[in-house]
Amino acid sequence: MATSESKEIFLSYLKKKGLRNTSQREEILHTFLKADKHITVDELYNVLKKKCPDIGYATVHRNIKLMCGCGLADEIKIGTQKARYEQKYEHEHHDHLICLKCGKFIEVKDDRIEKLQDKLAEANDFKPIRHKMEIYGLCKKCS
Amino acid sequence: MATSESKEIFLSYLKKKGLRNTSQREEILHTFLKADKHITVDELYNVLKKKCPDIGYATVHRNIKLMCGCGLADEIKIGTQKARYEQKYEHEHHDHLICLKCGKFIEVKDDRIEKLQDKLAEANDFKPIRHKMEIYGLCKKCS
DNA sequence: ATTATAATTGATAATCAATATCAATAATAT
DNA sequence: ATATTATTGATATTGATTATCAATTATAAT
Ligand SMILES: [Mn+2]
Ligand SMILES: [Mn+2]
Ligand SMILES: [Zn+2]
Ligand SMILES: [Zn+2]
Repeated sequence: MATSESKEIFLSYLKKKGLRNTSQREEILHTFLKADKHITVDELYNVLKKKCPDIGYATVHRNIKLMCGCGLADEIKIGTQKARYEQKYEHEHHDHLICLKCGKFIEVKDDRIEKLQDKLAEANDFKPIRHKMEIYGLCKKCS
Repeated sequence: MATSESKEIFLSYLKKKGLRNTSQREEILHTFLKADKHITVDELYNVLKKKCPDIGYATVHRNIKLMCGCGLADEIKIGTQKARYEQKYEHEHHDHLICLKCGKFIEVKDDRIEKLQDKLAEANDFKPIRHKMEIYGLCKKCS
């Protein structure tokens, strides 16, 4: 975990965009980096509240989006559920197996699938930029 | 297109569930079956309005869900966009390439990918039920 | 150091799709 | 026919997300 590198990336992104650093931003990034994977804004907000009781919900929301903007975070939207966020920096691309019963996320990656996806796009004169692959079912404990 | 078979499936599903058939239900199903692919409730509602000016938005919404329930329709949710629905009966499973510029949906299927998905799940002691694979990028016209 | 500027914050309001509510209506069973 | 119960259509509510805005704070200019 390259916490300090992530912070550098964030700061240089702010500078590049003419944005300012604030104590809230530092706290949000710091807390996000050591939080659980696939966290919601709510959950992150509640953790942050302990250290920074005055922090606002909207501020957390705004800044997690900013972290997505600079490639440190990635948003995961499943149906109509609230968005979840995971670290992206130095975390290789992966897809998810999602348990329909307990909600568990299992991270997976299959290079053969990734390669076939590219071929599939190419065969349709389509230029792929990103993709989402989610397999829903039952995890070992739930089946 | 097996319109009459779809209607039979719908009617028997209603009966099985102790639900009643209505003129609205017949119209909604009929209109859905000949409508464009990947249609939203809004769009379907606006088409229906022409023939049935008194039909309610909630009724269309409720009944498209019912059609999903009996396997005639399938819901597609992309990010925060409003849900889209497509025919499922006698329409083989497929995935989508989605153009980020014009919104075009290209339907694709790769049996090798499907097989690898099953293996991926199995390797993780996961029992797959359904999956979603969407590749976002630029279609030929937009790139 | 003071002042001017412009971005940020936190509280709250607005948005918007989806869903719930409910009185009136329509379909089915008795 | 009458009773029963599901359905409809209008509208209200929900819930996540985004927008608004006055107060505050960070940065630049003086
Ligand atoms: Mn993940
Ligand atoms: Mn399709
Ligand atoms: Zn599970
Ligand atoms: Zn396009």
